[in-house]
Formats: sequence, structure tokens, C-alpha cells
Amino acid sequence: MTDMQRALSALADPTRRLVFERLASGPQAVGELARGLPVSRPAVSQHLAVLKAAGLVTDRAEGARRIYRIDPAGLTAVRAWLDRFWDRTLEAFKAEAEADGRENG
Amino acid sequence: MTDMQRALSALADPTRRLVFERLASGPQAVGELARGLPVSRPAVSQHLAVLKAAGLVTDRAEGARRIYRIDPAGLTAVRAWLDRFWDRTLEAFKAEAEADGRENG
DNA sequence: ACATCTCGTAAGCAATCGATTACGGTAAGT
DNA sequence: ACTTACCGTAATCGATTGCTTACGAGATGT
Repeated sequence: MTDMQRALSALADPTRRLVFERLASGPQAVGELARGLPVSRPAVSQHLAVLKAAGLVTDRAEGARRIYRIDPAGLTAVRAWLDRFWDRTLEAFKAEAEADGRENG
Repeated sequence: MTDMQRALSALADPTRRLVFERLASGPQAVGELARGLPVSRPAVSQHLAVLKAAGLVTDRAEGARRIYRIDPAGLTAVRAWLDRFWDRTLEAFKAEAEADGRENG
């Protein structure tokens, strides 16, 4: 499975995106995150593992706690994918408009 | 369910993204799409319904055929969401860097 | 009118997913 | 040393998902 595939399906789940958005405002530990969310701590732990495998977050140990933060590189990769997609779409629209012009004009 | 939720989970599926990418190079009918894909035509039809519900494609009848094309608005919405997210992340990183600066002297 | 091509939808099934509880292992405090 | 706090992982379960086949409806051509 490609990294882009992992990233997109990681962002598809609502609670996982909730976890991710919490991290957008700064690094946080697992229990800390779990307290503000409507699911159990193990659930949050599993979501974080998925986000990590997707390259969207990184983690580091700090005593007994484990701090997670967003990995900007992962976010950049998704943006780049979307941008390439956007360019291709615009090209197709432009080509189509020109074809219509020749057809009707 | 919000539109953004629908869009992200729509893009999460690999074959659905394959359908979507084919449409990026121009409008196409259902059967046309299905012939180039590793799944049955009904499967493609279902994927298109999901993409349509997510606001990522539009369709119009052309005789017996049904032409699907990408909806730029849907794509823009996803990009906007990602961009807002990106901004928040950078802000947090900046704030964190400043805090570290004060802490370490 | 009839046959053919187009497509959406229903039914059914195997697989994946997100959640919970239960457990074990490491770090910190007394 | 013992207790407490923090966390990941295994086991399990219900719900969702993506696919196929079967069917029916509308448009096209003879």
C-alpha cells in the first residue's frame, strides 16, 4: 500500500481526524488527547498508530508519557497530490472548452 | 455527515480514486470507465454515486449514456480544508519554537 | 414491435474497520 | 519495594464497506 493511500484513508475517519486536528494546535500526549475525545484511550492509541504509519504524525517518549505531533512532511505530500490532481483537472477543462469552441464556433 | 467528511472518505478508497483520476483527464460515461478498470460496471456506478454525493463529480444524461465529470468546486473545498489545516499547524510550530527559545535562553 | 445498448439499484456475501475490555510492561513517586 | 500513572497490544464484537450477480427501466436502431 502506498503512503498516499495510507494518508487518505487515515484522514477519512472522523474521530481520527478529530485526533489529528487536536494535534494541529500543538504536541500532546495520548491520555491528554483521550480525555478530550468521545472514545477510550486505547482507541486513541490505535488511531495514532494509523496516523503514524501514514507519515502524518511522529512520536517521542518523554518519561512515561508519549508525545505525538503532526509531521509537516506528510501533510505536504497530501497537498502536493491534490495540487497535481487540480492541475490535471484544469488542463482537461481547458482542452474541453477549446473543443467545444471549435465545435460550435 | 458533513460534505468534507463525505469527500475525504470518498477519496480514501483506491478503486474509487482510480475512477476519479480517470475523470481528471476528461468527462466519461460509466461503461467507458468500467472497461478500463478491474471491477464490474455496477461497481463503478456505485463509486460514482458516492463521488457525486460527496460533491466531487457531476453527471448529465446524453441519450442512453450518462456522462460524469469532475466538479471543481468539490476539489476546491478539500484543498481549502487542507490549507486551513496547514496554517494552523504552522502557527502551532511557530508558537512552540518561541516557547523553546524562551525556555533554553 | 423487437432487439440491443445504456445504466441504476436490490440482494447477498466476505472482508475490513472502529470500538471496547483485559492485560502486561515501563517510568515516576513515596 | 510498592503503588500509581502512562501507554501499547491482543482478543473480540457489531457495523460498515466494496464487490458480484440478477434484475428492471429508459434510449437507440432496425
